[in-house]
Amino acid sequence: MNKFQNLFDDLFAKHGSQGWWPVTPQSCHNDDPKPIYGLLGKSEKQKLEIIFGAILTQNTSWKNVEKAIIELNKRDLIDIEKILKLRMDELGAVIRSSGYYNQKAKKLKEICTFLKKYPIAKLEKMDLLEVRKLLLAISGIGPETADSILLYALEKPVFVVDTYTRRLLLKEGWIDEKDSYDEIQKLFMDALPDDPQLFNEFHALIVSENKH
DNA sequence: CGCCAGGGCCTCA
DNA sequence: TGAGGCCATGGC
Repeated sequence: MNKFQNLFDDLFAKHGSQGWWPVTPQSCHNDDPKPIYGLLGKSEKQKLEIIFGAILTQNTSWKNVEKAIIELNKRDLIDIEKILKLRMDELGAVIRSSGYYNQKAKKLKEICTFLKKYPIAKLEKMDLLEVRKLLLAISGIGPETADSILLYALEKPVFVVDTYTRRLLLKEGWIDEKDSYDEIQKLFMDALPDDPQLFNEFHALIVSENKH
């Protein structure tokens, strides 16, 4: 039992199962009537909503992102073609609450263009590192956003490192300020089995821990 | 009122 | 490659 396993067990005992990524009830209407949380049985639309959410939550509180996602759902815009057809200023207005809306409107269009070429179903069958490289080549998608998409939408076994992860490991004294994203990610992935469900819960628990 | 959220890009050494 | 500026809303 290593210290990362112990950390997970402690957080799990404290906060319980988190069932991430949070998906809005609206996105469940189209393909599946029941609300679904956690790893299994997500619809295409829910996966797309997760991808949009991963971009919208960049340096932004989830509360503000949730409003934007609800607005997108109201207008039936969890849809690749509709996003691409929408004018930039219109899309910006819809996602306004998530902040940086001009940049994020552009990013949503970028990812939709990408998903036309590489549909989600196709990405799911591809190699993890291959997809990661493709995502990182998209302007507006950095390591955390790419890994969030890989883990929560595509269900690939990667560990997501965010500011909360850094803060917690810094507090534990396991990392240094200067340690890179990839170095921190490697610590987790070397210490833990390649289990998407475990990485999913672990990251969600770290966020929960930091909010309390 | 100021601070800062589940980042990432660009610029300039 | 690394530090600093920039993007922007809403909750507290």
